[in-house]
Order: sequence, then C-alpha cells, then structure tokens
Amino acid sequence: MSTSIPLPGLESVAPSDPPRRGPSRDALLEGLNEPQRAAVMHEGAPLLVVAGAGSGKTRVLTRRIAWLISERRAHPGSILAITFTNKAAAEMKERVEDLVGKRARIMWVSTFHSACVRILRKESDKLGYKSNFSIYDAADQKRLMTLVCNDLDLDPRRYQPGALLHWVSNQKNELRDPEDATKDARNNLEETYAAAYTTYQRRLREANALDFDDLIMATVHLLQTFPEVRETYRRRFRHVLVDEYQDTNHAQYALIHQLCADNPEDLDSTEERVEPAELMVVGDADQSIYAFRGANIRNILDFEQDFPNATSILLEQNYRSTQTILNAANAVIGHNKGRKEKRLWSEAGDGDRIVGYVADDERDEARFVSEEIDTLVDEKAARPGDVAIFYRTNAQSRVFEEVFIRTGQPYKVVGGVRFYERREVRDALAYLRMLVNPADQVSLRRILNTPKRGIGDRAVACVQALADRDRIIFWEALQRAEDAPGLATRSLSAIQAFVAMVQELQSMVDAGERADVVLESVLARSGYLTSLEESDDPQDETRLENLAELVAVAREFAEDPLAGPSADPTDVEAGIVAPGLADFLERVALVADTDQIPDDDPDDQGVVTLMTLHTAKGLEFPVVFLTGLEDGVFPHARALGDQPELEEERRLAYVGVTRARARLYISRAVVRSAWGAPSHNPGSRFLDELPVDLVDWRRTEAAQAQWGRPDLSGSAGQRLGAPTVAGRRNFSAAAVRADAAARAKPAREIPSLEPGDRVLHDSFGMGTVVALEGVAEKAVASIDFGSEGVKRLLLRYAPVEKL
DNA sequence: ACAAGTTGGATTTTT
DNA sequence: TCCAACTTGT
Repeated sequence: MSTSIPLPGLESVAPSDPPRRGPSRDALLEGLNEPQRAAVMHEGAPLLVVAGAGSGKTRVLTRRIAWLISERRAHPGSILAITFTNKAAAEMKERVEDLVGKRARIMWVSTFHSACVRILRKESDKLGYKSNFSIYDAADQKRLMTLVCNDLDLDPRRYQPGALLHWVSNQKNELRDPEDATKDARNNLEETYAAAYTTYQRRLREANALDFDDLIMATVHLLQTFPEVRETYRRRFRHVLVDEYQDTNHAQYALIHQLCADNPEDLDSTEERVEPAELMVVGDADQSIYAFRGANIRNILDFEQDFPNATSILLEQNYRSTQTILNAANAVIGHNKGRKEKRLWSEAGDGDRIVGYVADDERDEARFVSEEIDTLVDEKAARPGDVAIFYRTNAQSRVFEEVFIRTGQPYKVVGGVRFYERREVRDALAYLRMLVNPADQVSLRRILNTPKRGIGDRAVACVQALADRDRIIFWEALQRAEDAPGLATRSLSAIQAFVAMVQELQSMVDAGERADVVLESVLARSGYLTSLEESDDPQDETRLENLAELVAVAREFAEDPLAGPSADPTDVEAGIVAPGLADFLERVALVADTDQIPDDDPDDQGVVTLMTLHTAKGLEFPVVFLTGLEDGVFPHARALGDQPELEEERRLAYVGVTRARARLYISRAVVRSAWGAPSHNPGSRFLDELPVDLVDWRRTEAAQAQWGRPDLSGSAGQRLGAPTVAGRRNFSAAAVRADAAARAKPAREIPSLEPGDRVLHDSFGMGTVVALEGVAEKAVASIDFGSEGVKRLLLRYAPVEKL
C-alpha cells in the first residue's frame, strides 16, 4: 500500500518531501487561543491540560498529535493516545488522519481496555493465560459470581452477587489481588468477600477469561513483574496522551505511571533505562461523574504531585455556550468544596435567559417540554434534531416517550436496553465465544441447553461431578459424558448430539471461516433460529431481526478489518492477520453499541434526542431540557445525605448545563409517581444555586398552588403526619398495620424511627439506627448492623421492623 | 425438564 | 410499576 510512511527509496518519486506533506506549522496552530497553542507545542515535562467544558480539548489533542508527527518528527507508531470511549478514539484518529494523512493509522488510539487487550494478547502466556482468552462483561461476571456464591454456600440474601462484584471491582481497581484482600480482611464480612474474590478469580482463570477490571490490573501486573516487557513498551511509546483523565481509576493511573514515570522504583537495571515518554493528560475535575465506578478524582487533582516538575495549562474559554449558560454552570459548580477555581467565559454574548417551569406532575412536565419544542420548531428557532432532553434515570424517559407518541413527534432514546445486552444476542455470542475458547464455562453453560435440547440441571450436575472428579474442564467432561455416573441415557444422547454439533462448528473456526459465516451456521445448526421462528411470542420476531442485525455486523466486520479500533493496523496492513472470529468477539466485547451512538446523522434532524445525564457527557445541543430537578430525583435520593456523592451529582448538573449551546430549559414536577406511588418532591437544591436573574420562571410552585393543591391536603399530608404520631406508644399496632399494608400493596407505611432505636431487618438482622434524613416517602435511615456494616435504607421499601 | 406463578428489588454505567 | 430471579406444579 502506498502510504506516506517515509521510505527512503520512494521519497524521490514524490516531489514534495514528506514533512511538508503534512499541514504547515501555521495551519496546525490556526484558530487556537494562547493556552491551546501552548498545549499543542509543549515539550518535555508531563503536562496537565485542565479543559473546562466546551473549551476545545479534542481540538488541542488532535492538533498536538498532528504537531508531534509533522513538526517534531515523531513516528506515528510511537504515539499512544488513550480515550474513554471507542467513539472518541475513532473520531480522534479520523481527525488526525485528516491532518497528517494515512500514516496516522499506525498510532495506537484506543481505550484503556483495548490497549491492554492488545498487550495481553501478545503476552498472555507470561501470566498463565492463553491468548484466546474471553473477556467477561458485567452480565458474565454476575453469572460467574452467582456460581461462586453457590459453591461457597453463601446466603444469597446476605451476599448478593452484585454487591460482591462491586467489592471485587474496587479491589481490582486498587490493584489488590485475592491474596492481598485475604490478608487484609479485618472481619467476618471481609473474609467472606475475600474468599468469594479468591474463588471468583480462580474460576475466571479456569475459564481462560478476564473481566473488564482484570484487563487493566493484569496489564499493570505484567509490566511490574516483567521489567523487560515494560521496557519494550516504554521504548515504543514516546508520546502518551490521555483524555478524560478525571475518570481514570487507580489501576489506570498505575498503568500510565509504569509507562511514563521517570523513576519506576522497582527497576534496578539502570543500563537499559529509557527516557520516559512525554505525557499529556487532559481532563476536567468538574466533569468527573464516574466515581461510582471507581474513577478517582484525585488522579487529576494530584497530577502535579504525582509527576514532579509537571506543568499545567488551564483552558477556560468556552466555544460552545452563551455566557448566561456558563454563568449558571459556574454558579452551580462553585458550590463544590476543594475544587480548583475555574471560570468558563465565552465571547458568544449573553443570549437568552434560562427558562424554568414547575409542573404539577411528570406528565405535565413532559407536556410542557413537548409544547415548547413545537413552539421552537414553529418559530423556526430550532429543528427537533437540535433538541435534547436529559434526565437523571432511564425510567424517566417513559413519560416523554408517551407524550411524543401521542403528538407524533419522532424521538430516539439513547441508552437503556442495549443491543449487545439483549438475550438473543448474548446467546449467539456465547456460542461463538465457547467455540473460540471452550474453557469459557459461563458461555458454554449459557448455551448448553439453549434452545431447549433436554440437558437440564440434573445432567449438568452429573457432568460437573465428572469434571471435578477427574480434574478436567467442563467441556472435556462433556466430551466424555458416557463416563459420568448417574447420567440418564436420554441426557447422554442429548449431550453427545450437542458435542458433535460444537465440534463441527469448531472445525469451521479452525479452518479460519469468517465470523459472519460461523455465526450463521451456529444459528442454523443449533436450532436457535428454528425455535424462534416457531414461537408464538411476538417478541421473538424482534429477536430474529436482532440476530439478522448481528449477522450484518459480523459481515461488515469481516469485510472491513480496518474499521475495528482493536485491530492492529500495523499487522493488518502488513497482511499478517486477517480478522477472524476471535477478532470479532474482541471487538464486540470492547466496543459498545454502534447503533446508539448519537452523531450528526442528517436523517436525525427531525428527531428529538432523549438520554440520561451520564450519556450526555461529551455531547452538545443547541437546545437542552434539563428535567426532573427535584431533591430525591436529581440529586438522587441516595446522594442526599452524603457530601461526596452530592458533589458528584452537582458535577452531573454542571455537565448537563454545559451541554447547551443557546437555550437551556430547567423543569421539575411537584408530584412525581415513582414505582407506582406518587410522591411530593421539593425542588432540587441545585435550583437554589442558580443566580435568580438568569432564570425566567414561566411557572412557579406558588403559581401552581393557586390552581388547587390536589395532593397536599389528602394522602400526602397524612403520610407526613401519621408515622410520627403512630410512633412510640402504639408501635406494635403500627408495625402490624405496616406489615399488612406491605403484604397488600407495594406502598406501605413507613416505620417511625429515631436514632438509637433497635430494628430488625429481614436479611441484615438486628441493627441500631444511627441517623435519619428525609421525611415520609423519602425517609432514609442509616442503620448499623454490626458485622454487616452501616447500611442506608429507604424506609419506604426496606424490610425493617422497629423493636 | 420445563412452564407458569410468585417474590423481591429498584441509580447513573464510556469499558 | 416493571423486570428478573426464584419456587412451585405438572
């Protein structure tokens, strides 16, 4: 392929010499402000770019990479750029390619996870994995952890797989392996958790599988344990750039540190010491909204301590929004403590005031939004495609969808149930994964009896017993099922038919058959398609469509190897590897939905976009509706009593506000039905943090009160008063009544509690109330359950009984 | 072995 | 309210 990689022999053919083929110096700096230029041109010491919302950080990143290549003669292969999403990676790559041409293709522009997988596939044997390892996502993890809980005979009420996994994830993010966790367990609970972690990890290894967190942790361990491997990559990557640095966790920080720090302490052979790579990280602490997933905001706040002699550059000029919107954002985020001061400003002028609306209930809120969109469109002030509606939780999208369906307004919901999480898609992928990696027990077990082929629990138990007895993996035991004691003849023949089918499919894979071809065979041979076609369930028709879609995705992949960010273009261009089934699976595991990524699709100009605030990060819209601004909804109820969590909610509000270019609407509902029962919500505290003169309130609570307050004198009022009165004296009667109510209806009376009260919880046992917050429906109690720890429980639902 | 019924649980989620 | 995971019944 005739690329622009400088090859001495070919240079004379092209009259223009290679460096000049790139953009000129001036072109690379054109349209950048002073600090942006400084960031692009910076040389040497580690650099932190604090990039406020809309301050052009992607621009800085892409221009800098282009600058490194064309002005500083960096080899594109020596550049490692890390982003958080594949979409961002693809976009960055494309933009750099636009600037410097095809040679940009051999850069590593990828997510942390993709980069780690690429390293691990090469080096997996050093860690005792085979290079065809599976990558487990959240659903696989949960399944595996459920198996572990069964193994260990853990009471599923006290030890939920979800909670265990969360804990394990935290351990991995902190780079703590099962031994560390076991060693440091300080009580019964932690010992059990550590035991679960140990078993979970053992089973992952047996399945030749790594979960998402492992990908990072294993890579760090690899670099720490094998200095020669680390030096290879340190020599290779001369420039490392990290986007969204505020969202990195400790393991990711350690990875960067391994690659870029000046003094990896554990490196003793000084002779081979390589100069550290040049590091630039870009981020905004105010947009850190993933702490709940292990992101550590300290990484960015402490950058200058972590990397001595680091410099930082602050980007405060915003190119997206009006000053009114920025003032609102600045005011809200200013309420967070301990942040580095940063004030966004814009040359765009003040623009329109923010429009506020207090609705009677969530339907009224949706109606308001819908009518307002109509007005904007009628006045030609905006197209529907310019409009986005944000909410805190996915469940809130429903009302908007209902209204839009009624009014005929086209819309799309981004997020929610994702393509790769659909049952049929997961089933199909499980087939493919077990073909590539038969040790992958989670996948194998998933499809063993899907569609139904008469291999039930009983049969599985017999085979498992054989596997345990002879210390072989489950798949091997299946192949020798005739040796399994106690297996019914019928089950045996079903298993043998299954094994024969799998072996036949495996031979296709071994022959290097394309992913789409294998997939189609799987669907046909397994009887999966037939079972869906024969079903009367109307849902199964959609399932068939989804599978057809999956086949199409596989076909596209098989025919377009370069499209995959995880494919190594160096190898592909050299013709070393053709993308196979394993590559397809890797791509599917690491790349989130392609079909739900919102971009500037011209078809979507007539379509309103709905999404959660988290999904909105990184996007921008001319018109934004920020809805559900109620204490308990946004900020979320679980954050109300917790300062750090409340600050994260506030950052979320900051993210939401700063998505808007020209027009921002904020709204809330006085009454909102959640899970059936209506509840009366006070306005979000974030509303009070907005300067009053910025908001034009179209309707206020006082105004809506005049229309009659249907709910206040009735049930809501009683709910407020009753528990307090019922408390103390009459508690047993109250408890009985609450119990009866709980049985009859999901909504039940709330036990009235005070700090110091003893309570009994269905699963946590005895506890002592330590704190209370919120009233009525939203009353939340912090209860100390001794060895179970302190839990925060929403009393409306928590199964607690006052003693 | 599987289908139907019951219960409990319920943020956000780039990978 | 709504969905998924369990239990029960055939």
